Amino acid sequence: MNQKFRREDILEKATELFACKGYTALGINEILVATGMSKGAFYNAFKSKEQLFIEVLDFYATHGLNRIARKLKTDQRKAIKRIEDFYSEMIDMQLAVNNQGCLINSAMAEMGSINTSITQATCKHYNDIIRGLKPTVVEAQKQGDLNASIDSERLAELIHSSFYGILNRQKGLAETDSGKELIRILLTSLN
Amino acid sequence: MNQKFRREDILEKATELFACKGYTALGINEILVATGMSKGAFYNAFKSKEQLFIEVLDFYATHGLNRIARKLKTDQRKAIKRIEDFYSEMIDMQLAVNNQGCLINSAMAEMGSINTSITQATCKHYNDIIRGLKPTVVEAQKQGDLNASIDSERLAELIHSSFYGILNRQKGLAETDSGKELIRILLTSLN
DNA sequence: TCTAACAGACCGACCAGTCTGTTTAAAATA
DNA sequence: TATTTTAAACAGACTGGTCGGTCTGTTAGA
Repeated sequence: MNQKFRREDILEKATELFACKGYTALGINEILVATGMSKGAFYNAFKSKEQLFIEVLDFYATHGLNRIARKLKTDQRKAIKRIEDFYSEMIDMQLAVNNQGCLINSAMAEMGSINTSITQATCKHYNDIIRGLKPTVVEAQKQGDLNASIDSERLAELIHSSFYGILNRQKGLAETDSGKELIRILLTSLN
Repeated sequence: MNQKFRREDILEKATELFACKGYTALGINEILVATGMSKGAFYNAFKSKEQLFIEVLDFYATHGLNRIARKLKTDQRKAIKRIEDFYSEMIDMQLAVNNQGCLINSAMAEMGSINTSITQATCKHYNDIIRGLKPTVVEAQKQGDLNASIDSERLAELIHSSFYGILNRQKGLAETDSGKELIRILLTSLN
């Protein structure tokens, strides 16, 4: 029988919904309505809600990593400027729709002390993102714009987790400028 | 009729449970079992789950602010050292029980795009905490250990939201040392 | 003919919240 | 002071709805 639903489409819709409502608060039914699937179709394609979420995390992180690679790739701007622009854009993007924030950060916050499989998956993606960031951090260190005496990976970890903290803080505010300024202060201080 | 349950005790238990499981995943029933209350007693004391949670946030933030005042109050240590020690202790404390993390951060992450009343309450407490931090930041600026050219409140905001980000990151890890190191790097860079 | 893709009725468990009582201490009344 | 009234504090059965997941089919392509 021909497939009526593309897995990618389902994952995309589910990603949106999970990012907006979180894991627990989002019901399977809502996904079914949003995608037009039936229960039968859904559970034929996915083992469980948990397995879907883990796949969603993977989908989300893969796209995020692609975005990082694209936005941070070498061009005429200095490395530090590319990093700053990247995070500035991210703040706008992530809060644009419903103050959602980043799924990786939300998943860790919500599931970190409940579900070990989800926590492990989230952590793996977190590490991948940090590693994705690292080359540009190294470049900025070489250019003298980030402190070269700090281990590059630690620095990338610090920058990215601080960004998540700042992003989450912004959810309660109506604007995004203060978050961007905090990022700017952070990056200029880290030299 | 005499009260059988003290409101403070209920709030304390509920705080623990919410911190561990989050808002959505924690059922009223679990609170009833943990406290020994009946449904009748609970709904006589609290209007709803939402109202309880808002009260729990208040309870949690009040205790947190007291802790900040206590731990950061002037002593023989320099201000920057008090700040560092404070966050170092916080990382141990918050992750000691079940990798819970901080309720303010978790509440913002989980509810930030779902429930406006909860988001508003959380945001208010977030601001209070930043203001609680500010005097010590000012002191550290005067002592030349934090960059005096940055607005004190912004600096406090940056430090604290970065801390939340780092704390959340730690949930996926088995140890707490790397988090403490990130805090140390952050604080020494911010001079 | 076989089986993956689908449809949707159905399941028990649980959810937040209500409702009907009962207990009991304090306020009102005699 | 003795008695009655009132209402807050409680107990727990109950409600309607939702949850994740299963089951029994049907359809259609290999």
